[in-house]
Amino acid sequence: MARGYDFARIEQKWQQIWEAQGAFVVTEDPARPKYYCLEMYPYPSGKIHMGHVRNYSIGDVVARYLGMRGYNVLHPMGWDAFGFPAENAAFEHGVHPATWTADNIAYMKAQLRRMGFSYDWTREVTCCDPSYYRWNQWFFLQMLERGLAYRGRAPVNWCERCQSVLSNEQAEGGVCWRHTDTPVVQKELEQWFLKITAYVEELLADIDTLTGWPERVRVMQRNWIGKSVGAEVDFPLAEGGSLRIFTTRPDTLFGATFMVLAPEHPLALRLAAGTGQEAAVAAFLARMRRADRTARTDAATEKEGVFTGGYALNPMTRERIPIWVANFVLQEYGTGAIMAVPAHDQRDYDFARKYGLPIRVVIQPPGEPLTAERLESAYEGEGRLVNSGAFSGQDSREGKLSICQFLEEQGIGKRAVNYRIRDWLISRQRYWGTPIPVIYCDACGIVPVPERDLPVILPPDVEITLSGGSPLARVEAFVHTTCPRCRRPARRETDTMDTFVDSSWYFLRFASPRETARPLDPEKVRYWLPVDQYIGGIEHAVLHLLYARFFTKVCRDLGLTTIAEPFTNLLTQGMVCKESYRCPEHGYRLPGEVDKQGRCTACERPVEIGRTEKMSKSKRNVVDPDELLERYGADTIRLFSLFAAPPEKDLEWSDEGVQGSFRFLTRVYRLVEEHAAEIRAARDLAWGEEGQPEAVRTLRRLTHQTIAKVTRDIEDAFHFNTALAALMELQNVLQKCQADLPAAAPGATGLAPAARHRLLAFAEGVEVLLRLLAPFAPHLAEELWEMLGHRESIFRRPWPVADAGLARAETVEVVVQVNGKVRSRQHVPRGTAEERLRQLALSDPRIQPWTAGRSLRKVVVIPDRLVNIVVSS
RNA sequence: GCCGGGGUGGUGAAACUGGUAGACGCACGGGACUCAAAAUCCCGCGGACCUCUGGUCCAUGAGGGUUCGAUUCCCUCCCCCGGCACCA
Repeated sequence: MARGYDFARIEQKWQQIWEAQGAFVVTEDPARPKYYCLEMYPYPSGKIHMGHVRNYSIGDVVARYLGMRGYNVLHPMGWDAFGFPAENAAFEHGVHPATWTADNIAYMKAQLRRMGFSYDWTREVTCCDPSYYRWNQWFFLQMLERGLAYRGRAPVNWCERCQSVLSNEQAEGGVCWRHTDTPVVQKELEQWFLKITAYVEELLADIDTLTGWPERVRVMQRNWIGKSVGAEVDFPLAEGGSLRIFTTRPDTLFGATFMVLAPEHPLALRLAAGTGQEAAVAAFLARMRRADRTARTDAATEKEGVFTGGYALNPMTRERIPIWVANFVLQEYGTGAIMAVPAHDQRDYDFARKYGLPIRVVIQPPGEPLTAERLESAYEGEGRLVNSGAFSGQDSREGKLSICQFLEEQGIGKRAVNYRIRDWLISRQRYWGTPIPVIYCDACGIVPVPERDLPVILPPDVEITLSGGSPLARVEAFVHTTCPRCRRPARRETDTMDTFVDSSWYFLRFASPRETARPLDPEKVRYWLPVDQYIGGIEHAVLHLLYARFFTKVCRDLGLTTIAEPFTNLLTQGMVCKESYRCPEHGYRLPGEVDKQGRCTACERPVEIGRTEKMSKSKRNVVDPDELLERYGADTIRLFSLFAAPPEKDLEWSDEGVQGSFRFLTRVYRLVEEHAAEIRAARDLAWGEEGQPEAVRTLRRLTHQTIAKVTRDIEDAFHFNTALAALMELQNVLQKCQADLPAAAPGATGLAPAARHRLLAFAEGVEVLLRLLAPFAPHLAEELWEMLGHRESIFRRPWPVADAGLARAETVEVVVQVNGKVRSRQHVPRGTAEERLRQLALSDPRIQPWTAGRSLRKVVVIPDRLVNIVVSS
């Protein structure tokens, strides 16, 4: 194709030029403001998917736009290259995880290049490379030294499919995050933990400073940390000793009429001894042990329990209160025991009603007094303390404080805080990860690998079985080593680290990716960090983002950096969705397997069209970027993924919509190609002193309004969809204007002023269109820019600035309303005085019928906008 | 249950600090070009109604309220999506 929009040739050409020029390679430049634009790096699963395309297209517009605005833009890319799928591939296809990963990276990198993303590839980071993961080991050793990494025995979440431990985050909802059909089971193991709880208060408090983050992400992090403020109180046991509980409502202490233990609580069976309840309790505990844990702790599960036979004393009333054991109390939260206040806690209320336990009202809300008999549900709000001895009459908020103070004075309790978040369990019984740099010596115990011996290299020769624990444990040459302290034979740790360790600091590594003496160069990090704009999926709202915040704070405390938070602004882009087709006989069908009447091509039954959901292989509703690249080119795909929806919303994929984007780019191409000669010639012309015709002023107004609109849309909230709509409008108008251009390609002279002005305005409009389009469709913009005779890249040209004078409308349409309904419109000069507008409106013949015979009550005038005439009805 | 975000044409979506609801795109209908098709270009496109070069009424989940004027602000309710949830 000699003429026309040959996207394949154009895109390849400019990708090569950018590469050869090192167009996106950056270094620190104190003279320019910096901007760090980062998209979440991908797991090299094999091919990029539309989610990546959308994520990286958004990031690329941001990076290219800010580059044109004069910022020194860091826009790096890397690979989250450790992880389970590589082992799975090794098991299924016999290919080594390293080979599989490297092949995938090579393929996906080629895809990213073909999309034309403006990455500084000299900074590429690959997590499975020893030059990267050695620093994971280094960080681990630093944390070990400071007590932030520790070995503990703990009940762990275990996935039978993975044959590995999962973090709490990865076991959300009681199923494996990777195998959502596989229930997580509990096991007790010795594991390595990172002490994220040491930073919990700061992680919580600093959420308030993250004003550039979406509210929902901040809420999710707060919920995840789950801070509760209250008190720990020791209840004396009737038989001697005491039982400690945690409560957030110390103000209701006088209302505690019984206590409840978790089934795992060490006292549960002991209290029952010799009370006659022993057999009942033992049976109950056995049943709880057998029950599926996630089902047992589900809020929907019926509360049930059994009396232990033991009693405690309410420390305030000295009353004897029974101690029960029940399914709804969790051993791992608080102290594993609660005081039950049925009048003011719904769970306790339900339990008390079921087992006939006493209820005592101790908080009185304003209005009708509550009584235990009439209570139909727990009153959980604030109020005035009653039946509370010396504390009666206090407001419950005040009561909390004064009762805590009393408990502390008496030495029977203290203020306490509890968190839902647990320390981060990082041990994984897997091969393809960072070896934990620790040695076990019979004489010296746990010995850290000395820093000079890093990295502990992952041995290449290993048998991947996907079961039977850590693969490294079967690699004799790896396991057997000598103790760094006593030089006697010792064994290496054979677990590897959770891959979330890799992603917890990769954004710091990009500032100095080839640093060999340290994980990062503090000077370079000081220049580039924090990340100004981070872009990625909402699925990382808790896991990755919380760990990254934690690592950032640890780095600061290690003296490596000065920042408290890594990501100033966060954009969580929506999912890419598409409808699916399901045949009752053949399951999910590809679009090609459904005929025009909506029937399955295999059995002719009608298919059910599923609601649009996230693209997934199982739903068979994925769209392959490679195919689209082949058919339409990168610019079209980028454009559609930016135009179809604002970035934070889900995007519904539409093949017809993609064609629409392609049509637009084709029209832009033709518009420029057909008039390139005239536009080049216009460069030698000047506007001159003559007045410009109305049509010229109108076009220029739109051109400059479009600059303002596109700039505002990008700056305000990355509203690329409306920015592109404005560019389409400008294109539509320019296309109409081409008919009015001077006939033949003109020489620099000899054009009448009006013709000259039309040409100049057209040239101005086209060049602005290209420059505004450049961040979205970079290849096309570069090509057409060059066609217009420019020698330098369009990205070297600063972002256009709107001329406010030209953008301002000369006349405005003023709406005339009667009682709020539009009855007429008038075109008047901008800035027409209020009084004049009022007169024009009242004398408008079109409004006469609406006002005739009615009395004028009021006239509201909004200059340059509307006049509302209010008449009696 | 609590928290966050939503509900606008056939459809994806627009609407600045309350001021012309539906920009832009898709689909669809009609036309031009063509032997024909594709591509391209032009026109139309929320609904109902009327005395139809124009005009009226209705319409932003439902119902109230504030206002000269409400998609926008307030109250009540319904529905959808996401997160958290026997966390004491």
